[in-house]
Amino acid sequence: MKKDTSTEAKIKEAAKTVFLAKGFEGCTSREIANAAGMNVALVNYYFRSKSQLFKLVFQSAVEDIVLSTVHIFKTEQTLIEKMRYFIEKEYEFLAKHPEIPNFIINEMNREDGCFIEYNHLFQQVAETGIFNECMTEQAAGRMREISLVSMILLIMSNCQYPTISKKLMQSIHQISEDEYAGQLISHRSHVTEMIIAYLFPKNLSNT
Amino acid sequence: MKKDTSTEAKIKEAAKTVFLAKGFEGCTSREIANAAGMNVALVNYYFRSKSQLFKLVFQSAVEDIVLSTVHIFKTEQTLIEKMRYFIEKEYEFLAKHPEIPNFIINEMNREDGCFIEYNHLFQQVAETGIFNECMTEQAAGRMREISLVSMILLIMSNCQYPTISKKLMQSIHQISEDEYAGQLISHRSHVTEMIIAYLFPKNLSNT
DNA sequence: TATTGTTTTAAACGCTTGTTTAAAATTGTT
DNA sequence: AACAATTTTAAACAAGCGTTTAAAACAATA
Repeated sequence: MKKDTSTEAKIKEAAKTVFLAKGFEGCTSREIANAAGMNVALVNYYFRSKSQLFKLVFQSAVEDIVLSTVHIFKTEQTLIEKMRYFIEKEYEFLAKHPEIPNFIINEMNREDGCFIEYNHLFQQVAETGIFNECMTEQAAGRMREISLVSMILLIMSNCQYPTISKKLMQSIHQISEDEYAGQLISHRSHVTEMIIAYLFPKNLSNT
Repeated sequence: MKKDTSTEAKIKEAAKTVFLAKGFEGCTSREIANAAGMNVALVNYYFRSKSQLFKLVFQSAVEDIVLSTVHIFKTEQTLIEKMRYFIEKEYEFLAKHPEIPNFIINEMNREDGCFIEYNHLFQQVAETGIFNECMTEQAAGRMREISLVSMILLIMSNCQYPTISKKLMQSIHQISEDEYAGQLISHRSHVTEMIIAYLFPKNLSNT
């Protein structure tokens, strides 16, 4: 696995950094070129336009966060173990890439925003059988009756919102970045136990 | 209560609509002026600059959402009832003003973003005694031991994220705006029961 | 009505934006 | 070494940005 140091790759990498940090409207082509140490014209030489480059970055950001979850659900574990593991890994992922959720949500809300094809990505998650497994457990009375939308919302809300609202929370509680990171560690346990306890009410093995 | 139809008020109102929908960087002074049916120059005539006008709008958006919660906590109810009531009212508020949370979070994350004074607002919430009440209940063993940060995060995550991620969720699940609104209704019950059950584990009166 | 002060307008300001151009530099090939 | 193709550059383009200006329209007062 050699690192691609070509001009094209450098620009794309710089674009990812800048777009994730500032959004499509929040940055300029020249800013991206500078971040890559390149001339402005090269951005369009390799990617035709700012929008074109953005689409590539957006798509790969979505894939990053979706595909990071796929292999988790493929493990041989009980459903509860998978859920615990997923939340843990999601928090780890978001610690490394905190800008991604906000970035995706923002650009989707934008007028003329980025509407890409999610079907195949969502399909890949579905193909792990995680959703079917939930249906089975629900039918067997071992899991609470809940829609797929609600279940996904419960998990994503409690994983992503704490990262998305970092600046706001720091401001409200007057705490530093490190202090908030510390809070997130204990918050993760609360989230995990709360969700597991709610989704599997009769299960007694909750720690 | 007479409605202010002055030019100044019209511009401010239009600015609120446009800023909330598109953000500071996502719109232009001319766009705001047009939305108000006014000349561009009037924006700066009354508000000195686009940034100045934005600060007013941002401040009032924050106040809208914070102050909408204050009176809820002033009611004479048990802590659990207050929490249920708060979540209910928060969902109602967000149904009316779905852009506000995303708007605030976004602008706070922006470079040179809007850093306003939250102390007095957070203070107003604190003065309802809700936080002290939680401390008391925790000390008495009637409520789970949890930090203030985590408690607020739990509630805000589960109230705000479903609204913030509307477009994303619609895209993932391929559902219409109305269908998603319907999902939110049942989701609110899940959220309420889950949070109450988690925060007050020994309480038996959960429906 | 004449003279204020205020409000609104069209036009322009300098600057930055995304994008294009045409020449220069570099690389690859024979 | 000579030519061709590719890559990079500096400069320019028109369009749009926030903001300012100076004159016009309006309102109020005397």
